[in-house]
Amino acid sequence: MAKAPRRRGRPRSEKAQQAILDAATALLIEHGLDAVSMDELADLAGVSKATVYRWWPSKHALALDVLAVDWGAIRPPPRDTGTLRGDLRSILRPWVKVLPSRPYGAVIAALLAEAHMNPEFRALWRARFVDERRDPGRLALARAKERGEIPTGTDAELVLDLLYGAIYHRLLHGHGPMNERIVNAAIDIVLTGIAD
Amino acid sequence: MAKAPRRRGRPRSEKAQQAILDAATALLIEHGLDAVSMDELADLAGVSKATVYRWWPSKHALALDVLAVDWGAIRPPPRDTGTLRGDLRSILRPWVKVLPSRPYGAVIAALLAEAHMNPEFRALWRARFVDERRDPGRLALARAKERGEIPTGTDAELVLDLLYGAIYHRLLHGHGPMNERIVNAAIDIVLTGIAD
Amino acid sequence: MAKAPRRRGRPRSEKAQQAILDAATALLIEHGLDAVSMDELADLAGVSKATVYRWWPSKHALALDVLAVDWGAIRPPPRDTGTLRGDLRSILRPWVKVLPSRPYGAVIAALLAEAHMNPEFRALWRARFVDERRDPGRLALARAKERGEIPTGTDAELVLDLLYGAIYHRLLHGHGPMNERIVNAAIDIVLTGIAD
Amino acid sequence: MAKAPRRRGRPRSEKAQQAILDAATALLIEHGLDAVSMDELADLAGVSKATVYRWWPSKHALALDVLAVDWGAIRPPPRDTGTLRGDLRSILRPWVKVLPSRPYGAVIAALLAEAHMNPEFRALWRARFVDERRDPGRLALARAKERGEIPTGTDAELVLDLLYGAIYHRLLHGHGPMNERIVNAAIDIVLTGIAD
DNA sequence: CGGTAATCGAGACGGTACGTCATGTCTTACA
DNA sequence: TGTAAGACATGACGTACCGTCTCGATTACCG
Repeated sequence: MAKAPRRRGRPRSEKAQQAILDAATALLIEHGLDAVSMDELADLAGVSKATVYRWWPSKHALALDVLAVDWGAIRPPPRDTGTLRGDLRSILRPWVKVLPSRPYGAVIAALLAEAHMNPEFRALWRARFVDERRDPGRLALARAKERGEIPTGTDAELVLDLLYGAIYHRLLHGHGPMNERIVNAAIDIVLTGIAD
Repeated sequence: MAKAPRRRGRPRSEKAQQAILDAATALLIEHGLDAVSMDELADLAGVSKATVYRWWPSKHALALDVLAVDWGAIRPPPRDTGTLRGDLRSILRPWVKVLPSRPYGAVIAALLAEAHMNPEFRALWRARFVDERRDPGRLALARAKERGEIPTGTDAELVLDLLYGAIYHRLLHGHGPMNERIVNAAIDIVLTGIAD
Repeated sequence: MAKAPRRRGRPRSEKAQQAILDAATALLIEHGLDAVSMDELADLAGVSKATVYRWWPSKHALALDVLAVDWGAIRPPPRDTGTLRGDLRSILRPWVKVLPSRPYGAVIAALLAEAHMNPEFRALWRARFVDERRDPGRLALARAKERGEIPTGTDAELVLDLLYGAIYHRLLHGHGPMNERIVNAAIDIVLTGIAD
Repeated sequence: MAKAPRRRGRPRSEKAQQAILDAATALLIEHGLDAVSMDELADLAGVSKATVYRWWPSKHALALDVLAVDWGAIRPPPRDTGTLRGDLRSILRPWVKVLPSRPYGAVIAALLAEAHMNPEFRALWRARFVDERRDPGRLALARAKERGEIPTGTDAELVLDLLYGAIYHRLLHGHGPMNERIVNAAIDIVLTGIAD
């Protein structure tokens, strides 16, 4: 792999970047996106605001990184279990084990709002968050079709929306808990519903 | 019914209330919640900011009213069609006919974020928005159980989360369209999935 | 004495007027003009704001009345004592006995500021406050000229400005006390200064 | 003299400070203190309101600076002329030459009102305005006593109140003009009055 | 090993919205 | 008609945040 063509001048401080991410994570978890100011964040990170903005173009982009990093860390990468039911469980169960302990509902809602308003951020959001979560599901469904486990004509996107949508719905509206039992029941209903 | 005991003092201006709601509706549709300032809103309504704040404690509460009024207006109240499939269609199809033409995704996302941060607003949100939409679905499922159309043990809340969640998911993430065909397909999958 | 030609409708409440003046006096003494709001004042007087504005066109006009009434009450009307020194003392000494106990400096300063900005109020201020205080002094000086006590060419207005100005100066700037001894000394200096 | 130890961070913009003072001077002269809004002022100065409040705690403090700077600029510093009459003239005549052309009466009245209400501002006012003007007069009187020109027992403060008070009186109440002739006459009366 | 250049901290800056408050007017029901 | 109650338009207030900027100080490389 080619070495990065080392630019001149003082190199960026990896330590600063990490401090910013740590501070952002802590503050976002505790207060949510809107209640966190960039001044406060820079203070907590022991960093100047200019340094934050040198690395991230906006508060939203930073929050998205926090989300992606944190989520990425919790995910035991989905396995090919041989059955669609097993694959879906291996995808969804890690989420519901972690999500309740991290109040990211508020952050996700705020980023969704921003994605609706800001086309540039929307592209980032789709790529870094939506597709990142959806692709394993798409893969599992494709494999199931290949195996003849589900009809070839099944609308994979709809199946994902039913399952992911239910989880996001409870996460965002908070009207009920989300746990393994519920995830399993949801998977059962949907798989039964799409069987021949 | 007893006549309202007419309070003393100048009565509140219904015209002003309506002007505020109208202006808020127009601005929310056009710009989204965060991009609407209260000054701008009051200006457009031909009303003073103090008057807005006299009747709504915050921009969020006002937006919630806008949403409730607008959504309430579009709804041909769900009918008892005799079958669960018919009932669910009569509930969900009006939504998907109207939602795409009103970019409320951004507004709902912003209100969700606020509901996560602000306990008072959360209570309001649950009562005025979440339950208001869910209750017809709960009723339809209860009737279906009485008729023996679905097993008594069916988890009604989960069924609603699967259906509503799918719709909200597409509305909020915007990764795919939501239309009658999709709603019908979703209903079919879920009803098949919960049949004996 | 002819009875006032009783107008139709509910007669004005003299009690209300007095309550307003009393409340205004109390609040002005305690807080000064700018720190008193008309809502607060009406509340304390047990009166509606509309009633206040029916009798006084503005807060400043009301404050001017308070000042005039209060000042008028304290004044034993200046007597013709036979000498200019005696006349001036009988005019000025009542002021310095009462002024220190009533912190009207702030009120007078605020009204002066308003008089500078508002021509209508300026006329009121000149008539009700400035001339009301100056006229007795003018009279005393005119009598002294008639008696040959001071030269006919004496600039009476300047003499008054020296004496009144000194008192107002200490009242407004608060850099030193004002008492009978000082008033007497001031009168002595000025009378010596204008003697032949 | 030690070099100022250059603080870290972006240095304050002297240009902005000057623009604020210039704008404040212009607006105060044109409209008076109460009729000038901080928004308007910041706009005219081409500066944000936050910057104004960063350096001046209130509109009053800013107006005091304007007054001090403007007054300081007009003053040919009082000279030691050898006689008390000459000294007092050299102090007072510059004022009356400039004051009529600058409608600071309203501003001074407003600041007086504030000084009566606000202890912190009162201290500022005394130091920056009252004593600043009085000290040259005190000095002149002290010199005159040393020279034996006036009795040692003369109450210097009262003398200053008679002279300064007369000028402020006309400036504030506006019932008569103030010019060199009047100032000279006032000085003559008082000096005659305090002679042995 | 000294010059060059990008980064860092600190924090001031322009801009913009916030939610509150006070003034003086207006609109009702009641006296 | 006068009054209490209180809603109303207007407009300033002082605060907070965003994202940009300008400093001196720091830290690498490159010549």
